Amino acid sequence: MISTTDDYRSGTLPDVSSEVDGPGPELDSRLGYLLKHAQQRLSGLTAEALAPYGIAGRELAVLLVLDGAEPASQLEVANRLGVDRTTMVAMLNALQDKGLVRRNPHDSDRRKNIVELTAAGKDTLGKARQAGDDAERRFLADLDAKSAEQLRRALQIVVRSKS
Amino acid sequence: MISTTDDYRSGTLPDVSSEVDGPGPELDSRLGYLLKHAQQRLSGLTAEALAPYGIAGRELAVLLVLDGAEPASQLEVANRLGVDRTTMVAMLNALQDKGLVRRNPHDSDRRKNIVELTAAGKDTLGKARQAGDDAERRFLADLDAKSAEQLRRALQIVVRSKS
DNA sequence: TATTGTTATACTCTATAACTATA
DNA sequence: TATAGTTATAGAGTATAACAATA
Repeated sequence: MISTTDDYRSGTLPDVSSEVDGPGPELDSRLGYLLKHAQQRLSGLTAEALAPYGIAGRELAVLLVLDGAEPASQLEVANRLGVDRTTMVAMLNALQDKGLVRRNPHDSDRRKNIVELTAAGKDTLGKARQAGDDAERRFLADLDAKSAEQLRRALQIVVRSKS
Repeated sequence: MISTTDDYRSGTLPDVSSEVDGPGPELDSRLGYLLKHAQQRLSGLTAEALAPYGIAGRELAVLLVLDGAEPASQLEVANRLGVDRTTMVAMLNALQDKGLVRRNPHDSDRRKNIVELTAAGKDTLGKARQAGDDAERRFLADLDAKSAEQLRRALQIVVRSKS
C-alpha cells in the first residue's frame, strides 16, 4: 500500500523512469491526463468484470438507479445519470431486449413511461453489483483504505461543484 | 473548503436531496459515475479556458510532451499519451495546420518523424499551460489544498497500477 | 521480417433537430 | 404551448486493417 499524504512533488513514489510508455514528467501530475486514464482503467476493469452478465458499466448504472426508492420515468433516469433523454432511449431498448427492464405507461400522465426492473433485472443487478464492486477493489488495490475513501470523497466534492 | 478526511458514508456532506438532477444515493459513491463526471467537468472547464488559444485539452497534452527533454518521434509521443499512432497522425496534422508543430525526418532512421514545437507553438504552449492550470484550480476550488494534493497523488497511483 | 507513418474505414458514445402523442 | 418519448442524423474520439517506405 502507498500513502497519498505526502506532497506530490516529494519524489517518494516508485521510480518509473525505465518505462518507455509512461506519461513522463510533463503529464503525470496533470489532472486532465490522470482523470482520463483513471477512468479508462476503471472502465476496462468494470467491462471485464461485467462481461459474464452481458451488461456494460453504463447499463449497471441504469439498473442501480431503477433499483432506487421511487419509480422513475425515462427522463428522470436520464437526469440522474447525466445523459440526454435520447441516449436513454437506446440504453433502455438494449436493456429491454435483454429482458432486464420493463416500460409501463404512467397512470395519470400517458406521455411518461415508468421504467422498472424485471425479476431477471433484479437478479442480474445483484450479481453485477458485486462484480462492479470487485472491479473497484482491483482499481483501488494500490491505495490504503483511508486514501481510497479520501479519493472517493474528493471526487464527490468536485463532481458536485457548480462553477 | 470541505475536508475529505471523514468516512464517505458519515453524512457530513451538504444535503443535496433537493436537486432533481443529482445522481441519487445509488450512484453518488460509485467510482465509475464519479470518475466519468469528474473527467467531463474538468474537460469542460479546460476547453473553455483553452478556447482563446485555439487548442483542445488533448492538444495541450501533445504540446507538453513535445516541450519535454528529448526530441520525440510520432510513435514516442503517442505512447506517452496512451493513444494509438493513427490517432497521433490526425492530432499532429491539426497542430501542424495551426503552425504549432513541425515534422522533421530523423537523421539516421528515415522511417521516423521527429516532432518539434515551432516558435508559435512554444508561445501558445506558455499561455495555454497557464490557462490549463487555471482550469484545474477552478475544478479543485471546493477542496482544501491538502485534499487536492491527495487527490492528485491517489490518481497517479491508480493510473500507474498494472493489474 | 519488423517498424513507422499514413490512409480508409468503422465503431462507440453522445447530442441536436424534428416528429408524435399527450398535457 | 410545453413536455415525454422517439427517430434520424451527425459529430467527437478512437481503433483496426492494409499499404508504402525504410530498417
